[in-house]
Amino acid sequence: MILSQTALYALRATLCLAGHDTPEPVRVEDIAESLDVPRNYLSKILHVLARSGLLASTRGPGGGFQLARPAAELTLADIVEQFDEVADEPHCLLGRPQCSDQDPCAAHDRWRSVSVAVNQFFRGTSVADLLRDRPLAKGFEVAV
Amino acid sequence: MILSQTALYALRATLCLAGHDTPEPVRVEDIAESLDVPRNYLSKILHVLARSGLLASTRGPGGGFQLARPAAELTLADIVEQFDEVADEPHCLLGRPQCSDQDPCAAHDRWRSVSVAVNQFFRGTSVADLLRDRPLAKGFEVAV
DNA sequence: TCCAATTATCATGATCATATGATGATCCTC
DNA sequence: GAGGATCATCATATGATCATGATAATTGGA
Repeated sequence: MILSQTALYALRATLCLAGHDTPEPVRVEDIAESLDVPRNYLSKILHVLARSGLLASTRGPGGGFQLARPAAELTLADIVEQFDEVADEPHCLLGRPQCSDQDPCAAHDRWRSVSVAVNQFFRGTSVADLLRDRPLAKGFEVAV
Repeated sequence: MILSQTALYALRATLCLAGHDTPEPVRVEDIAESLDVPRNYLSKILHVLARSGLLASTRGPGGGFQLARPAAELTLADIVEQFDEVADEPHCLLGRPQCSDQDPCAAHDRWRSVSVAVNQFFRGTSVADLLRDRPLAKGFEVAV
């Protein structure tokens, strides 16, 4: 519910990168091991994030992945959006395409506030916000 | 996001049944046409709901599906739960199995309130609540 | 009793999410 | 410029979800 496995991996990996304070890139291998996520699968996920400019990748010895911008300017939505949909307008719970405030479905008002809360969480929370709350939660250390 | 196609069909069909005020059963055929949902697929979905006692089914001429109890005693969670997970305890956004208030992950506090809101929506909203808000929203009439 | 209506169930297929393993491309160091 | 390290990409596999079509089982009514 809420997030796909893939988006979850992306989020955890990004958080892992952000929590890694040294300026060098981190290898896929290390992140994968640290998060217990399939290595090649993670590689593809990180590649997507790099291609859209959220991460920077470097090849060759000493290479790996880094944040491409400060963690404070990276929202959870930025990450998740690459894999799952983070709707701007709440989607109709009942799937009515024409659903709107003017032409609402049975669930409209009640669902709207919930939906907005979810949206605001992803759009309004930055990676830095999470790190600030709890710098390095157990289970997210990078193996060095 | 949020609901699977199957759970959505189930919810819409149930709402459709609840909005149908005559006491006779409604045929799968009619619901399927009314909601524009594959007929045999819907049949299987309704069968699941009937098997778990949420709907009543009758075979043969004049048969079809009905609510098995008053719409006020049927929550959205009752329906959705048959197909998707409606977690009682908010799941850790980052997938940490040991996540708890005592041993929280980086996203814990922020995610918790969002997660609880979603949960309360499904558990706290009955089919009757939706009908009361807006008796028969366009697009959910049963074709008679 | 037989027929038609209707749900129940089975066999199968399409598509997508989630992986796995192998190979290619690039880059640093020597 | 050679070799190894590392990301990039491709081919393939697996299971779940979503769906279709055919057939069986049940039931009410002529």
